[in-house]
Amino acid sequence: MMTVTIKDVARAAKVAPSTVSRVISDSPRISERTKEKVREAMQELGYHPNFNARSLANQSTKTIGVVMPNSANKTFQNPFFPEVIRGISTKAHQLEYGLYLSTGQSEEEIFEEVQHMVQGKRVDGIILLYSKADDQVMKYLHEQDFPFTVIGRPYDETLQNVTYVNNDNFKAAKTVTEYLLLLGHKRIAFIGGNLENVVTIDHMEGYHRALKNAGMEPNNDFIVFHEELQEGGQEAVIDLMSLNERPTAMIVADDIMTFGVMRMLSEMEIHVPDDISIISFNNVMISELSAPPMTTVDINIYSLGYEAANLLIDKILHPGAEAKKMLIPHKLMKRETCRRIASAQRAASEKSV
Amino acid sequence: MMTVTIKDVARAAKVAPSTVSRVISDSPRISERTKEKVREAMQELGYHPNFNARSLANQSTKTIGVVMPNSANKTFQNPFFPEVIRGISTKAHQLEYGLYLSTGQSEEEIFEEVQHMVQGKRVDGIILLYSKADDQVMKYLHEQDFPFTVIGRPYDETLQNVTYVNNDNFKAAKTVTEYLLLLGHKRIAFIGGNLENVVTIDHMEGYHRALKNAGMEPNNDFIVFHEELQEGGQEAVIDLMSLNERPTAMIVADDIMTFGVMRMLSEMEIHVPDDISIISFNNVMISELSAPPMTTVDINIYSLGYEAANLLIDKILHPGAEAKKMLIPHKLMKRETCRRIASAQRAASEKSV
DNA sequence: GTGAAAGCGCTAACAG
DNA sequence: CTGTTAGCGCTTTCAC
Repeated sequence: MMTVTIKDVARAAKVAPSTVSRVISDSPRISERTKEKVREAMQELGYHPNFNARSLANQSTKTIGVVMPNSANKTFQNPFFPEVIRGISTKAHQLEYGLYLSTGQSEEEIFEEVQHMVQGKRVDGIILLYSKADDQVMKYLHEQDFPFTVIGRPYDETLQNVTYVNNDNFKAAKTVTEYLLLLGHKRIAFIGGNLENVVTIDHMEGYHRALKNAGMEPNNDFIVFHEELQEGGQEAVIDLMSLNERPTAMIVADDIMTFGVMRMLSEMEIHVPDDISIISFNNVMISELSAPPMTTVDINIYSLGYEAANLLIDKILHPGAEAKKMLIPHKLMKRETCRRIASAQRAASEKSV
Repeated sequence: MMTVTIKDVARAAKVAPSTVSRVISDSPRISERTKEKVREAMQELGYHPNFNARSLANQSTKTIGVVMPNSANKTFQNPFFPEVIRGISTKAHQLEYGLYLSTGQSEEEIFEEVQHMVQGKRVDGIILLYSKADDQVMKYLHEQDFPFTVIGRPYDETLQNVTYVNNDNFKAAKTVTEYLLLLGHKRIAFIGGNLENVVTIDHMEGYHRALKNAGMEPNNDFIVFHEELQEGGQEAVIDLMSLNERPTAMIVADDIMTFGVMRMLSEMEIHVPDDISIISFNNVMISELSAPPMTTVDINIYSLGYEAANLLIDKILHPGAEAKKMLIPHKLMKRETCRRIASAQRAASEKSV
């Protein structure tokens, strides 16, 4: 398979290489006649532009780097990621960008990969699929003034001019807490993800705010954080159900974690929603398949990815432009894990005080 | 951020560019002294090799293309994929390869992307994350004699010399069927995935074989295929449970589908495993979180990815070598969705004959 | 409208 | 051991 270059096409079409190049980029300064001629030659010889040569001459790779979180963590297997990637990839494909995927088993590995991507000019821009406090990757990208967008939001206040796509996680958590309060729940537990993640912080603040607005003091016993998705959910339930006064409702950071929570609850023969209400976040594909199907907040994962790609490419094309911040709307998906607190249940939980 | 090139380094270290190049590749023909000198200069100037220039000069990109299945399909969100990718990425990282991710919303788009990857010399080799009958992508790669490996196996007999990593899906399905037979089940349904997928075919044949070995004729009413994961599982249950003689056990192609199956069963108040036994394939992360936790076949997804990358890179490095075929061992994970058929259950199902 | 030539940043053959 | 030189395949001034 001798590779056919622009020169071969030029020779076949009896024009100069530069002309062929112009035809490829569909320059208006070339006559229709020669365009035809050249295109025919390309067809016949089976010509395809060499990407690396192009990137080198152009100083542009037409590919965007996608940085996943630490793959050692089980979070990595969250169906959240295929879905964001689907969103990213749709937009990228429309604008003819490719995807370079970066994963790493540790913070250090991820950081190294990112450095290689930017220093080696492997990508034109980067999307961070996670956002956590004090992230050296984000800091680095920012210092280098390299185009990037983050899904979530920067935590550090000094990173003002960072483009990001996020949900209003504060509001979502607040609403969800209010919803449980309206259903008569007073003992509402909060099971958060890793406290380093900005989303966890935002969730917690929304939860706090709702309680305070209702004139209640957050009870620290009811607030637990867990890094690991399934195990975390299960451990959280053990802790919470060992309390003298058990919660009658729980807010869980992630649908997958909710599976763990429900699994443990069913082992303890605590029934959802009769004995306890649960409300979760994300609405990944399988979340409607829990037994019973979980009530959760749809955060529109696909759009997060799609818009992140959109904003990134915009930024690549207009390096001067100001940072954009975008909020994707969320939506409460009422299913079957929440119900008005029963008087018996209230009595039971109060008895144990 | 003026980009610093090999020439700058050469000037600073007072050597020729080629010497710098040799230092980068740690050539043994360079004295330790000049290596030191050059490395210092690189450090000071903050030099990082330009990837595209390297690829162009080298005719090698050090990146491998990963082709996902059709993203329009919900299968795309199966946690299977993050997990294979984790395997691939681990090996790739060890050997300093990068990952270029290709997704497409249709067969056509995928095919186009693959063509771009190979013709544009964007990657050194490709891993196909799916395997189906009459796949034009596989055919193309084979014709082009481009290095690739597939996860699963080629269906077409003419594609003899294709390197792949697979499970013994025939055997796994056979074993699983035998297991159910030993538990006393006679009416064993089979819920397969898309019949185009080679894995589905292999599963079905294993199932057939086990039944035949036991002197039983497969009943076509008990065999259904569904493309979509969750909906598929649910529809399959409806079909199966509408039969005059209901199955007492089901073999389900994929854990996610099993979630759909169990969800529908619970809606119908059919209890697992008391009323019906279920056994599934894959053992993705969340599969232990179903209620009750599902019995499934662990296919070692991570290893599939890891070995696929391994074999691919081997193939890239030794283009002449023969195709390798590798089987990853599987393992039955007994959990709580299978039980010996109860006499009452047998009576009930026989009554309905 | 089209061609000639220089150059993107790196590697590799050939000298010495 | 190290330098010189000629590309890798494409783009892009600058001429004409």
